[in-house]
Amino acid sequence: MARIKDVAAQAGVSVATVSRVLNDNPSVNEETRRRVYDAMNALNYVPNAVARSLRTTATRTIGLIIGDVLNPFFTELARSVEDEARREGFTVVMGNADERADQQDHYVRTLLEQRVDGLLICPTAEVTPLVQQLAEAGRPVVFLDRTISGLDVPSVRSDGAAAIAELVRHLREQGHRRIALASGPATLSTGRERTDAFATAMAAEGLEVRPEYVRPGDFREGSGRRITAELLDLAEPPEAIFFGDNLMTLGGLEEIQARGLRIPADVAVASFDDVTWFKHTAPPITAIAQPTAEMGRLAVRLVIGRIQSGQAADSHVLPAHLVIRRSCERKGIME
Amino acid sequence: MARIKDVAAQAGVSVATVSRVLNDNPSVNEETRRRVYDAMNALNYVPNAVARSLRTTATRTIGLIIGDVLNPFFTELARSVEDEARREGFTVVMGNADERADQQDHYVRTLLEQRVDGLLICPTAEVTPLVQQLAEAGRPVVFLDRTISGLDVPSVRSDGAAAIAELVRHLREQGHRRIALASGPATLSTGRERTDAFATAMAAEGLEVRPEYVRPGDFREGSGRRITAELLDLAEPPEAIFFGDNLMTLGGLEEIQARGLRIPADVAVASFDDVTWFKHTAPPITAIAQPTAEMGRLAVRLVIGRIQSGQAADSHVLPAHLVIRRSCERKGIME
DNA sequence: GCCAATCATGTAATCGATTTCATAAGCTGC
DNA sequence: GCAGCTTATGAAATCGATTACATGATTGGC
Repeated sequence: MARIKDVAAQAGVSVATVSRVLNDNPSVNEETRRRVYDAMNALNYVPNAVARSLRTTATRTIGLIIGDVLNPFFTELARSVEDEARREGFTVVMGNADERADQQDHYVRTLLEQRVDGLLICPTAEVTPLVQQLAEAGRPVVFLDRTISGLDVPSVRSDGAAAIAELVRHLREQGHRRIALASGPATLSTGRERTDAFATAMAAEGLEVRPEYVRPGDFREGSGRRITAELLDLAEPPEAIFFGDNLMTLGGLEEIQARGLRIPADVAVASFDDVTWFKHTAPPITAIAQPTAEMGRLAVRLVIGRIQSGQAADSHVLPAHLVIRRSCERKGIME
Repeated sequence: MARIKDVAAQAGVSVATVSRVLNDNPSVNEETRRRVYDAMNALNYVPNAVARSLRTTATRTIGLIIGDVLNPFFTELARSVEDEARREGFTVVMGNADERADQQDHYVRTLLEQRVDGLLICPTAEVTPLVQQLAEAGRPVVFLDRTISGLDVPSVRSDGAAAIAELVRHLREQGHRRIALASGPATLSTGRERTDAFATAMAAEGLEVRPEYVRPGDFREGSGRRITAELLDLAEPPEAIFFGDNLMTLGGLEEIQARGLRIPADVAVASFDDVTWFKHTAPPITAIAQPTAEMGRLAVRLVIGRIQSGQAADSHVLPAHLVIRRSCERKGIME
C-alpha cells in the first residue's frame, strides 16, 4: 500500500506537507493542497492509523465489553454506544464477555494492548485484579449497566426499584399472593439490586417472601428454564414468577410451554428488561423497560469527557419503567 | 505507561531481549527470561500492539461489517464470527452498516485505516467504488450472507430455495392459494434470490403470483408493517404472507395485531430467518432457519486462510431449512 | 531600501515495538 | 591451544506517520 512518502514524491512535496494536508492544517497553499489530493487519489492512498496512533498516542477508539451478545438488552446498548461514538468520531471495538470473568479480562487485556482511548465495561463479576488495577490507575473507564462496589469508577445504570415496586403492587392488585423471583446472580450488582428491590416491594405490599420462591440464576436462558421447572415442581408452586432479565424469561416461557400451562391462568409472568417481541407472545408480557439508548449515549459522553478532560466523571442512574401487558392479569374470583 | 525500554532497564537487559521474551523466542536463557517477567509484572507492562503492528504490518484483527445490529440474524452471525476468530487468536472489530451504503463505506474506510488483516462484509447494496477497488486489489475480503455479482470475492451464504419450495408446498397443502411475499430489496442478492425462489416455487405448485402480492421492502421492521397494511387493504387481500426476513415479520405482526386480526384464521404468516422467540408468539411462527453459526465460522476460516496463504478461497453455500410451526395451519373447510 | 512579520514548506527527531547482523563467551574435538 | 559451533545477548535500522524547529520567500511599514 502507498505510504505518505509515496504521496509526497508523487506530488513533489515533503511528507510534512502531505501530513499537513491530511490534518487540515490551514497553512498549506491551495494549489499545493490540490496537488496532494490528486496524488492521494492516483495512488489510492489510505492513511495508516497504526502509525498515526503510535505517534500521537491516541487511537480515537473506545473499547466496549458487554455481558452477552445474545442478550438483546446488550445488543441495544451496543447499538447506542456505537451510534454516539461514531457521532463523536470514535470507533468502537466490542468484546463479548459471555458472562465469564476470564473472557472479560481477556478483552480488557487485548483492548489495552490496542491502546483504546477509553473503556466501557459491563463488569461480569466481582472485581478481577486486572479491573481493579485499571480503576486505581485512573484510566478512562466507565461501568455500564453494572457497578462494582468499592471501586471509584463512574458508572451509568438504571434503577428498577420504583418499577419493581409498581410491578409487585400490580401483581397483588391482580390477586396474586405467592410471587416468586427467578433472580440474577448475587455476584452482579444488577442481580442484587433487583432482588433487594423485590424484597422491599413485597414487604411494602404486606406479602411474604418465601425462601423457596427466590432462586438465583445467571441471567441466561438455561437458568430461567431450570428455575421455572423447580418452582413449578414445588408442592405449592407460585402464582406468579418475576424473571430477573429477558433471557431468563425466555427460558421460563420454554418450560411453561413444554408443560402445557397457560399464562396467566396457570402462572403469571413478568420480566425485567423489555424486548421487542414481548408484545407478540401469547399473552403479551408485562415487563420493566430500561432506557437502553439513553444509557449507552450517556456512557459514551462520560468516557469521551474523561478522555478529553482527564477529569473524573459522575455516576448516573436512570429510571426504568413498568410496561403493563397481559401476562399478569387478574386471577378468577374463585381461583 | 511502561515501555519495553523501561522493562529492559528494570531487568538489566536490552530491549531486544525483552522483545524475544515477549515473542517466546527460545534463545533466551531461563534465568534471564524470569528476570524479564519479573520486571514486566513490577511495572504492569502492557505491550503496545500499535507499535508492534506498525513494525510487523499485521494487526491480528479482522473487520466485520454487518447489515444491522438490531437484527438478531446478524447478531448471531457476529457472535459466531467472534468466537471463531478468538479461537484463532484474532480480534474482531465490528461495524454496523445500518443497511446504508454510505455507512458501510465509512466502516470499510476506517477498518482499512486501522489496517485490519482481513475483512468480512455483509454488503449493504450493489457495489460501491470502494468495495470494488478492494476486490480488485485482491485484499483478503469475504462476503457473508450476501454477494455482489460480477466481483471475484469468495462468499459464504445460505441457500433458501429448497426450503422456500417446501414452504410454498406446505401453504398450498394447508389450503392457501393467494400467497403474498413481503420481499427484501432487489438491490440485495438475498432479496432477489428469495423472490426468485418464491416465484419458482409458486409455479411448481401451480399457483399464480399476482403482481400486487409481491412487494419489496428493505429488511427492516417499518417496511414489513407498511407492506402488510398495503396487502390487507387490497380489495382481495392475500390468505398468507411470507416475509423476507425476521424484522419484516416483526413489523407484519404489529400491523396484524393492531387490526385485531387472528393468525392463521384471518391471515397466515411465515418468515425467512428463524429467531428464538418465534416459538412463543401466538401462534408460533413457521420459519426458514439459516445455519448462522456455521456461516460465521466458515467465513472466519476463509479470511484467515486467505490472510495466511494469500491464496484465493472458494465460495460456500449452506442449506437453510423449514421449521413448521402453527402460523400457516389449515384454513377451515368453508373458510 | 531595510527590518520585521507572515506564509509556505522542508529537515529530522520521535512514538514503541521487531529483527538483522554482529559479537562475546563457553564448548567440543583433535 | 585453536578452529569452529552453539548459545545468549546487544546495537541499530526500521515500520509510517506527526511535529518542533529551521529556512526561504514575500510583503508591508516607515
